[in-house]
Amino acid sequence: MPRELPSTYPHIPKVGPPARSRLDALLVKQATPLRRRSGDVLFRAGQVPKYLYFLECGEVRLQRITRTGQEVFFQRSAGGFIAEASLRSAAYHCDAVCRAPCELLALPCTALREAIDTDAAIRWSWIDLLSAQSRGQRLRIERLALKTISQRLLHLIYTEGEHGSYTLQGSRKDLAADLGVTPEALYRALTALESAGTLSVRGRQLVWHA
Amino acid sequence: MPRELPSTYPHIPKVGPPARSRLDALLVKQATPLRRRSGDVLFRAGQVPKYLYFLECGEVRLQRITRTGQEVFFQRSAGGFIAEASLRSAAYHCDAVCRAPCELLALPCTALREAIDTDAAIRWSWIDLLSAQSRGQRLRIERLALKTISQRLLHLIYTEGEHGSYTLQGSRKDLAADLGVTPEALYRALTALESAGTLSVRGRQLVWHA
DNA sequence: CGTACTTTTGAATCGCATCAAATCTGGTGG
DNA sequence: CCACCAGATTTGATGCGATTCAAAAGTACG
Repeated sequence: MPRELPSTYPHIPKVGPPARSRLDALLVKQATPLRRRSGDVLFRAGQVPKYLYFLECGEVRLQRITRTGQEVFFQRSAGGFIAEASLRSAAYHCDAVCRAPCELLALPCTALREAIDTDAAIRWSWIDLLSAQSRGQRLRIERLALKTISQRLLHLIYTEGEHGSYTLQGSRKDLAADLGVTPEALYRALTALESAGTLSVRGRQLVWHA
Repeated sequence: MPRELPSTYPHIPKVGPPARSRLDALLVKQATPLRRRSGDVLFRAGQVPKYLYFLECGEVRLQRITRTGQEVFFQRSAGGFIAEASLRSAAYHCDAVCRAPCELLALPCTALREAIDTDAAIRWSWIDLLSAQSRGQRLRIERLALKTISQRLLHLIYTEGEHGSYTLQGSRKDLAADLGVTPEALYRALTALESAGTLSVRGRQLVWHA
């Protein structure tokens, strides 16, 4: 049982995804639709970014290869822009691989760069997007710094869930990778929390009994 | 001993801090210099951001308070902008506390917002800044997902260091918090790596013998 | 109806947290 | 200059939680 509950600021409103109507319009006008199968590679580390990808449905994983050749899970995307930080980079910093059949939009980097310079709404959409991503990453860092799986789980439900309820996006194995633990440990932590009455698992819903 | 060395992409050039000459000029013109003593609070979570702070020297910590009232280390800044992601937020998401005598510049959010709309160079400086921060946070996430302290240390040296050599910014206790481990465990890992010949510690330099 | 993958459980082991105490360090005031 | 203090560093002992390896049971999908 965690002795220290996840950190929280109840008085801070949750930040939703930034409005992006103009950005959406740009996507419709300038981007080309793509379909990719599971296993296809969107881009590899080291390549020069030519397109920004927007994931409409499916799943894409950002990953890197360790020195010993092992794939290391990096981040999972189930929708939205991928590798936003690469708009002006000289090279991608990770591989992007589809893990499910995907529908994507490929927007030329040049198109977005121009739009950012000429369209104030798109400009601020982009800045808000980057800011939101940064805040999300910070929460993830905070979560990974917690010592026990239980703490990380409750932190996840509290920061990413709605009304104390978090809906799993992928498999539990994926969740384990997200939390930086092994699947076995996660399963055990879930049953332990459930039998302690702290949590209940209903299909893909994790509900926290505060 | 770590069996799996930190992930690396030798062919990807390291990304330096973005050029920000116009942004610097804006700071000089529109920002007011501040001095703060150790322990002073720059802002608290929940407050509406009015100023962006640029840390010239000293040390500022971003932290949150857990439910049980404990302070939890969040991020440490030894220079540069603080809470970049709050430019258009409705509220700060953490506290900022000085941990050393600080010299800062306070730039009104409105000034930067206007500059981003009218000055293309500043606009792109800001986007590059956010992107660089996002990349840095991603590396930190990758690091915290490693299982052992040794792996995290070598990952740190590899990704943040120069030529296999990393210079400590603060105390080792701070480094331990950065790596998400206890100081005791870090000390032991350092001596273990050193006696194994993997690492050598010279003052505030950590040198990795590959 | 396989086949591949996820989920689940078990047992052994390892690494880190924890608590405690001693030593070292830089900076302070006498 | 020295005594002193707060904080950082270091070492020790113990226990817990997660990893690891193994294997069985469940599940989705062609």
